[in-house]
Amino acid sequence: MTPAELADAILLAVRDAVAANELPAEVVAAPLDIKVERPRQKEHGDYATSIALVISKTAGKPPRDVAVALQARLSTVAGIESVEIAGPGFLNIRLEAAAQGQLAKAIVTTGATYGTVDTLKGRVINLEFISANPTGPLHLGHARWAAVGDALGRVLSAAGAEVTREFYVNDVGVQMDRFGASMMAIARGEAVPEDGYHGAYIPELSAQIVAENPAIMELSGVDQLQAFRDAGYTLQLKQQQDVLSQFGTHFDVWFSETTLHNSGAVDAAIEKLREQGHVDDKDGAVWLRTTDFGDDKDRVMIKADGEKTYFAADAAYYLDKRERGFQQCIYMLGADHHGYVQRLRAIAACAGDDPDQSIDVLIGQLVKIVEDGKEMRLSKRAGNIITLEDLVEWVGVDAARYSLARSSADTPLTLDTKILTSRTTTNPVFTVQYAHARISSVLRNAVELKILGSGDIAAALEQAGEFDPSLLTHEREGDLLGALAEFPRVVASAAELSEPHRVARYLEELAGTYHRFYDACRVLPHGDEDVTDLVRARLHLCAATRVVVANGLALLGVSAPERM
RNA sequence: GCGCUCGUAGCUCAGCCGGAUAGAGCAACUGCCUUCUAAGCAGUAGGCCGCAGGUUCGAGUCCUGCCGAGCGCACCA
Repeated sequence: MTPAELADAILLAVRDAVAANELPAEVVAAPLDIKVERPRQKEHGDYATSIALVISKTAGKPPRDVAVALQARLSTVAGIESVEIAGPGFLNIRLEAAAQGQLAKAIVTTGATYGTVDTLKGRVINLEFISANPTGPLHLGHARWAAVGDALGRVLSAAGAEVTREFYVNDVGVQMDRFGASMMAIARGEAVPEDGYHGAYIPELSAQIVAENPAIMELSGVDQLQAFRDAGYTLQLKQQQDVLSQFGTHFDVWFSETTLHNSGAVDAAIEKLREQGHVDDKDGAVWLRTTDFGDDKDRVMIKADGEKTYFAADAAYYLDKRERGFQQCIYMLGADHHGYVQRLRAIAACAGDDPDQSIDVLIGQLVKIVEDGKEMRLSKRAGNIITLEDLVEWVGVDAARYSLARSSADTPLTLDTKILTSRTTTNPVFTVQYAHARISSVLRNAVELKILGSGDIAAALEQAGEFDPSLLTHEREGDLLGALAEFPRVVASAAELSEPHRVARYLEELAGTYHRFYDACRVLPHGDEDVTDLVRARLHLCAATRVVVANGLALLGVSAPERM
């Protein structure tokens, strides 16, 4: 019996009590959200619900009276061993071992799709993240989004959503010109302009451009600048794509801002918004009246000099996403861009959408990196940035992705290079991966002992003999089964709240629960002992745990090693 | 000055959109390897959940104010 099934049973009990006039009809007038929790305290049972407390007001009865009515009905449900009333009116529920143990086999059979849910089924989502300027390497802040955004994409998909991952390439504007001018200056042996880019990658790009196209030095003035800018853009974008690919972060769409301008989409967007009645002409400029929708000032779309602003492109970009059929647009922005939130919402509102439905902005707080107690600031224009590549080089893809994705994006995160470079137990990813490797080892040994056949684990277990779920009665086995049952709920809440770090935290807990089980419950027979039903039951439990650990790590884009 | 985000163990962070005695990892200390991976397990210690009010059966969680940290407040990109 899973938590979801238990919640259904509780709902039935409530309805039944209403039908028997023990509770008033108002209780079920509105849809009831039955919360089933796993209590911290063992004495509080396998599961607990506070439903009696929640509905006592509408029921017009003290919580404990409500609880009594539900207790009597739940006690008779198949698979439920006991129901106790505790405290102010909690219902503490204990399941029969077999009802819980059955899950082990179900998970093994389900395999890679265990943990997928349909809570977001049919929702069409655009997930935009990183969206860096193609004027330099990706830095630590981008790395956070690469890890978190990619994990979120996987989690949303697992929840049934139709997700398009998108990278908005900011390839318009003076930053691009400064980028080009910087490379050009190097090539000509001149000093890089004050407002240019001073990173070590600039001379490298410059040299590569000249090597591939020596004729570029024959150009002059604006032509040369444009040639450097365009060539550098191509190389740098490619570099970002390669790095992200190596990082395991995949994008469905690389959307160039330039295309918005060239296709006339920006002009069309301004006209469209004008039709909606939110555009003003003032002081020779064209404004979007975002203050109609909570922004603190109106925003310029076309400057008095005729130039279109970045904001105008943003508006066009949103309208483009909308036309492509996305119901929800998720933006992941750095903390230094949080001022955009109201603006983005105002664009949606001006276009006639409900921002609460169509816009979801996630703010990523700063990633700091500490080295010898000294904080290193990240600045894109300064030369001493820490890049995504640096991070990967130090700790590897798995540790980098995991340590960035295991924390909520909206809390500032400090990574310690000492810890990250030590490659020891201090990194939680090892605990989780170790659990996977450990289980794999047990299953390998089972194959060697001829308890299991080689090949597909589900088939091997099937052939090994009967599975008796009622044998998994040890406290640690119950803990493990309970943890395994949580996985779909974790995925659902991670997707709903756009918080993939929940998956990581869950995995750490699951790994700990497995290690405790492993310590207390010997799986394989010693020496020439018989292969008992208990051995088979525990092998199911091990295999099920491995499935969940592997599925969870996959959601984070982290590998699940068979050996460590 | 206005706004956004954040303040939880020595450190890094969780806390399941109001539930029971606030958790994990690391660091410290004590035990456990002739048996499935000791990258593990068991235990000890560590807390005014920034401060003060409010809302209610019940607050780390919601509201208000204050303090502190970070970041924003362009006809920049």
